[in-house]
Parts: sequence; C-alpha cells; structure tokens
Amino acid sequence: MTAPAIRSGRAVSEGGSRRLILDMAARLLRSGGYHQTTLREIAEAVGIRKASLYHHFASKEEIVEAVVTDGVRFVHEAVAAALEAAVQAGPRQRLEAAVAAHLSALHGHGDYTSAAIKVFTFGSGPTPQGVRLSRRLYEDVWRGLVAELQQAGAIAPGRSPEALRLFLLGAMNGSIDWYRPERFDIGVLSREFAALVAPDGQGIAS
Amino acid sequence: MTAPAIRSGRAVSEGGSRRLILDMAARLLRSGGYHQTTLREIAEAVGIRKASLYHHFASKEEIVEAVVTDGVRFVHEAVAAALEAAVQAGPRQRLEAAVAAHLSALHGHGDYTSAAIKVFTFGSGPTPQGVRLSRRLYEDVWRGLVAELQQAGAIAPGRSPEALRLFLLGAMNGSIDWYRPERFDIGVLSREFAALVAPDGQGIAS
DNA sequence: TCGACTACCTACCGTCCGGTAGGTAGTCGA
DNA sequence: TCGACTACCTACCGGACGGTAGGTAGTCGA
Repeated sequence: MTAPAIRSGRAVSEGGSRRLILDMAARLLRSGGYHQTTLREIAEAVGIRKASLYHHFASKEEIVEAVVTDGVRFVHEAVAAALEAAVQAGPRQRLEAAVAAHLSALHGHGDYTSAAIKVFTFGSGPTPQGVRLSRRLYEDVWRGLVAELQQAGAIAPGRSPEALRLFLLGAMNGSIDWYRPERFDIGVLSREFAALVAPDGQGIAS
Repeated sequence: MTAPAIRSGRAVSEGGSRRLILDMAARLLRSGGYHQTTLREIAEAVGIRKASLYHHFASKEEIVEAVVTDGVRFVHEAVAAALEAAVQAGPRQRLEAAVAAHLSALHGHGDYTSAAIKVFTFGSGPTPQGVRLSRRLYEDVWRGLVAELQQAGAIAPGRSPEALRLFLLGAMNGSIDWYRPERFDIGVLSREFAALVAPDGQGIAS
C-alpha cells in the first residue's frame, strides 16, 4: 500500500541529486547538529535509500564537510560583497553592512550557514582541515574590519580589537537561538549591533 | 587479569555517588553535549557499571536535567550575589560585576554551567519544563539589569533593551568556544563587555 | 540473628547507527 | 545492439545506544 513513488532511472534532474542531498543535510544539520542528524534521515528527506548516499559521498563526514564549507563560503562571500559595495561609505556604515550581510546569510538564505555554525560551535563532530582553513579566512575578514574601524577612530580608544571581534561574532552567531523573522528585523538588528561596537559621535565623521 | 578494583559495599562516601555521577556527567556534557555523551562514558568515569546509574537516576534525561538545573542555578546565584554586593555601586560597576560573575561561573568554576549552555544552546536534547523555567528566571535577572541601566541613563538612548540583553548573553555564552584562561583575564574581559554596553561618558555619573 | 535495605553487579533486550556487498534498470556512445 | 556507465536498489554487517531483569554482597535496626 505504500506508494513506491515514481522511479525513473535518471530521475528528474541530472546530477542534481548531490545538491539535493546537501540541501536536506543542511536543513537537518541546522536543527539537529552533527550527532542528531543521521544518514537515514537525510536519505528519507531526499527520497532515496540510505545506501544510495554512498554513490555520491564517501561518508557522513564528507557530506557534513561539504555543507559546512558551503555555509562558510556563502557567508564569507556575502560579507565580502557587502563591504565591497560599501567601499566608499564611512566605517560605521561599512560595519553595519557587514553585520547585515552576516545576519542575512544566517537567517535569510538557506540552511547552510546556520548548519555550519551549529556543527562547529558544538565542537561535536570531527573538524576537517579544510573547514578550519575556510573558517580562519572568514575570521580574517572581521579582524580586518575591526582594525579598519579602530584606525578610523570609529571605536572607543582602549577597546581590545580581538575581544571586540569575538564579542561581535559570538553575539551574531548566538542569534540562531533567538532570531525569529516575525519578531526582529535584520536591518534594525544590524543598526543595534553596529551602534554598540561603534557608538555615535565617534570616528572621523563626527 | 583485569583488576576488579576495590569493591566495598557502601564504598567510600555515603550518598556521595549521586554527586559524583553528576560531576562526571557535567564534565562530559560540557565537552560533548547531549548526544555525544553516553551513559557508558559517565559510568566509566565514575567507576561503576552503566546499569548502576539507574539506581540513582531513572533515565539519561534525568541526569542531564539535574546537571543543567544545577548549572543554571549556580550562575544565577553567582550573578545575584554579585549584584547584591555591588548594590551601592554605579550602574556601570554593577554591570561589570554581573558580567564578571557570569563569566566566572562559566569558566572559573565547575563544569555545570558550561554543560548547561552546551546542552540547551544546541537545542539537541529534550528540554524539560523545569529547565525552561529556571532559565527564564535567570534571564529575568538580566532583563532587570538592562532596564536598570537604561533608567539610570547608562546606556545610549534609542538602544533596544531586548536586543541588548540578547547580544550580551549571546556574546558571553559564546565565550565557551574561545575563552582560554591563559589568554584572557575575566576581569579585563568584563570591563570590555561592560564598556560596549554602557560606554564611558554616559549615565548619571558623568 | 535475621529480615529489610542499599549499592552495586552480570547479562541481556530491541533499536538504531554508519557502512558494505552485490544486484538491477535505464541511458548513451560506438 | 551491445558494453560501459550512472543512479539507484535490497539485504546485511558489527557495534553502540538507552534501558531492563534479576542477582549479590555488605550494613543496620529490631
């Protein structure tokens, strides 16, 4: 009685299965983290048998790594693009744009970025080197931005740049626990974040 | 050949087994979260067989709940005591004291508080009602403190108090991912945190 | 001394995990 | 038309999971 679904050899999309697997894995990883997410769940969400996942990926780790790498790359590119678009703006506006881009990548777009944060903020699963590297590179974007803000005098003198960066990233990533699109607006939140780090009346513009 | 260890009926301490189990569970939960921590690991760390855990607790959930509840209560009491001790100080000093108490509970003391955050920041395991309640009560402490700061004019006008509280808690709890006692000083960090939320030159003292 | 009780133990349960072996239907270039 | 290839399938593996059944030493009050 269980409808066997339409099976048709090459299925609907050619080669799209890999993306579909990653999409479903990202969704499940986002809500459950590494250990709660099982290959059976992923396979079921995709609509195939668990063993078929091994036709596209060699292991669970490989699937998770692909999701996490994509997630980090996505938020990295979004923030880099936002900073490039605001290259002529003042430091405060650049900060606000970067924060908005980060939060949008986290909440507005797919599940990849949230999944990435869930997975390696847990510290649960094994963290491959490629993931560590891409994460490091993304952190450097913020390191650079904080340094730029400090150089422009936009942040209060005496603040530790490293503490500032950790505070900011931690607070933004922590929003996956409380952000609800109907309760908060990313633009408003970004202004709040930026105002904390670079208060009004500070910097070259004043 | 496997040394059967010293078995002696009532063992070393009377009734202390329960605490020992929770101590070990807290340590494991802190580093592994809910799903990675197994009853076998806990039992091994304690030095008893897995089935013996059920003499003290009815289920894994009950153990985890006890650890989490203790962790929240500990940080709650620490922050409340710090605020009480600084009842005569200015708002900025009170904020700094609360932040220092929270961070100390997280990093300076046992594993309970970090375990609590790891467990329900994951959103992994089931969250019993008792845990939700104690967490809510603790959040109210910060809600009250932010309101007090706002009333005293210590934070910039126009800031959303709820956003401020969420940022602060998120950033502090995020520190479990990067805090290392040899790289950071809790006193210094607390001053950094407080300076962001309640910048100098603001409030009744100026 | 003897029953109740405490704090453990060994042995086992069904279930689910990630992963593997080997098969099969459809597609496509030669 | 036919072999190679792709994309899936069924069936199974050993092992780990949380949890249960039932037993056994030691303690202690009556």
